[in-house]
Amino acid sequence: MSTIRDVAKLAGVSVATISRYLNKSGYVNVETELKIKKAIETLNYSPNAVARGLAGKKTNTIALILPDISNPFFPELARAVEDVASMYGYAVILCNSDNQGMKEQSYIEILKKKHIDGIIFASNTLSHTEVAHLDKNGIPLVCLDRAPGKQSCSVVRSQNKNGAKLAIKHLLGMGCRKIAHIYGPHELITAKERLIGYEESVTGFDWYSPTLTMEGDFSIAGGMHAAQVLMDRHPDIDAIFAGNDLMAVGALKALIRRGIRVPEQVAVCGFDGINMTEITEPEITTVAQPIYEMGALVSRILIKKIEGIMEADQTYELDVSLIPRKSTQRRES
Amino acid sequence: MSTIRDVAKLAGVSVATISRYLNKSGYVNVETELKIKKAIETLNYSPNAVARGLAGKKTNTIALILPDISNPFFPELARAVEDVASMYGYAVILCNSDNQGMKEQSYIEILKKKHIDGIIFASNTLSHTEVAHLDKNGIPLVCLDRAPGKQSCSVVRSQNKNGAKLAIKHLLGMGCRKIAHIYGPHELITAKERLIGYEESVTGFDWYSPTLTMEGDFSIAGGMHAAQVLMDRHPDIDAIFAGNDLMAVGALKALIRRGIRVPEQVAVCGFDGINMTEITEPEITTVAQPIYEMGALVSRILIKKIEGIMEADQTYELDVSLIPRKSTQRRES
DNA sequence: CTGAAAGCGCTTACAG
DNA sequence: CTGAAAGCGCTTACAG
Repeated sequence: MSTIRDVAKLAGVSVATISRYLNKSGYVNVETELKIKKAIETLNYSPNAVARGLAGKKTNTIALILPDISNPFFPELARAVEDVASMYGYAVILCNSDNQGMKEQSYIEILKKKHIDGIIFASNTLSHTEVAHLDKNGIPLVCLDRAPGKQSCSVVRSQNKNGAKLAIKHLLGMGCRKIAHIYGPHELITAKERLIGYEESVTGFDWYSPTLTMEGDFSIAGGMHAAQVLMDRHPDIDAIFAGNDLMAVGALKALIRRGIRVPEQVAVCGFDGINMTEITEPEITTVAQPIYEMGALVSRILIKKIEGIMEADQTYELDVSLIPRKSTQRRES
Repeated sequence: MSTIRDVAKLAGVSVATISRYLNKSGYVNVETELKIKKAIETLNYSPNAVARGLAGKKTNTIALILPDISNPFFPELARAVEDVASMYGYAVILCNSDNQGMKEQSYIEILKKKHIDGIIFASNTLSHTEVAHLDKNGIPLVCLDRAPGKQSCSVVRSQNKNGAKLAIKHLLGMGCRKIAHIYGPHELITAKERLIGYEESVTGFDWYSPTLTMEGDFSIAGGMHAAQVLMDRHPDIDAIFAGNDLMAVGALKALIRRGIRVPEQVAVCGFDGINMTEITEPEITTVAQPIYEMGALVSRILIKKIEGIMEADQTYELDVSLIPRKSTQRRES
């Protein structure tokens, strides 16, 4: 492996000039440039990014901390993050936190040692002290789905409450008159907002009762169980709005197993827009978040922040959209 | 941020001693050790991994190059890779190649510059010249699903041919008497091996005809289309063995849409063991590869290679196992 | 058991 | 437009 020194020698200039040429910082004479180019080529020189990182305090690496890449919501997000990162010349380190504070802490420690340029945080348990800590260390941070709070970091999220309202409106439009809701864990702000959207849409109807809601844990099994309980409780439910797609899949499964026809007897609607909703039969209507766009945006924001092209921290709330599919299609309309 | 120099000063020893203490290389007096510990604590010192990387030629970072993290096969694999990597103190950089040679090349160039310690390659188009190139550069490499060839790298794969035979045996056991096969792209060795396993199992039966096979492209849409063609061609098919789970899902979808009952009229069996096979209704029988184990193993092998605890390169062929589910359950048995 | 010194391969003021 | 030199924060022989 040749070094910048070798190139300098061969080209007959100083290493400083090579460095300037490489980084396009400062002027380089056209002729020298040619000599440098040739030298680089003949030596097959490629700059050492580690040395560069040490000297220049920039590693061109960012980290993506998420709960679990196996959760179907995250692969698409990760893909988007990596796509734009790589477009801008950044590598991305993947970290699975399992939403455990300990793991997050430990990743953050390691990432700090590695002097990565920034962090994208899609986990749920980032504490304010951690944010402050990163901030103190000058590590740019962008969060996904965090409360807007007054944390010193930009946040990308989507319209959870409105999304839930969209879902209910759609179900009502399909003729549903007793709509249950399976909500996610209370710790998750997204789950809570969706629940609120549901409640605000349905209180007022005489059929509404709080017993039409039931907690799931954002998993398929949780959705199945909740659907069973709900159907036992209110056999005349004609729609289930699940707080995320995994639970919607679970609910659908539970209904089919009971021999309940979807959507004729009970309509099912999810939230998130993961691909899984297209593989069931019937396919599941869902309130889709623009997952890829969210990942691309968060990545872009982080890089801007890193490169200092950043305005103040901001919260970006993206639109969601209802994707009508078979699982709620009860009339021609 | 304090440096090793600060620690040395405060502890009243040389930086070399601090370094020895940090790396547990060479002896350090117990009393000095105590002083060092205290100094580190009061300064809240944390070694700079970049400097360490430059001086020590080890970055404690590996890369995982795969086609697309959005493909449901890979998240679980990536999770496993990251789990064991982090257990051993390595960070993992995620790279999506889309199976494009260009992208792979470009990732490899970047990774070389970054002086990562090793690469896990789960993409399909790694050329021999590339392998040789990495080898020349002394970058350890472990591959997934590559032909055993005489490449200078270890390979982790699973029993594709036998897996296919398992599937056919299972279907025959379930009373199926006209089993079709949807195979994956010919470039993929895994797809070819599964096809061969099918062919070896069925030639000999009087019902067999080459027209019972059809290409899909390892996607859901490919599976749907192939299933439609096959059913048109041979309306009396009573089982479809798909070369991967995505195509099995597609086949199931196509059958359900035609009003064909699964498994009563046509049984469906997939290959891979991705979670998706459990979310359909009926759930899909599949020949499961031990995906998590494969990821964990490949990661462990790479790390051993990096740390020089490695025997010669080797090919590890893992067992697959048939997971019988509703989609093939045609008799009590 | 410990220290002085060179070196890893770059970048970045500072002069010129 | 270019070079000499210091510095980034470590590790690693080499002496002692």
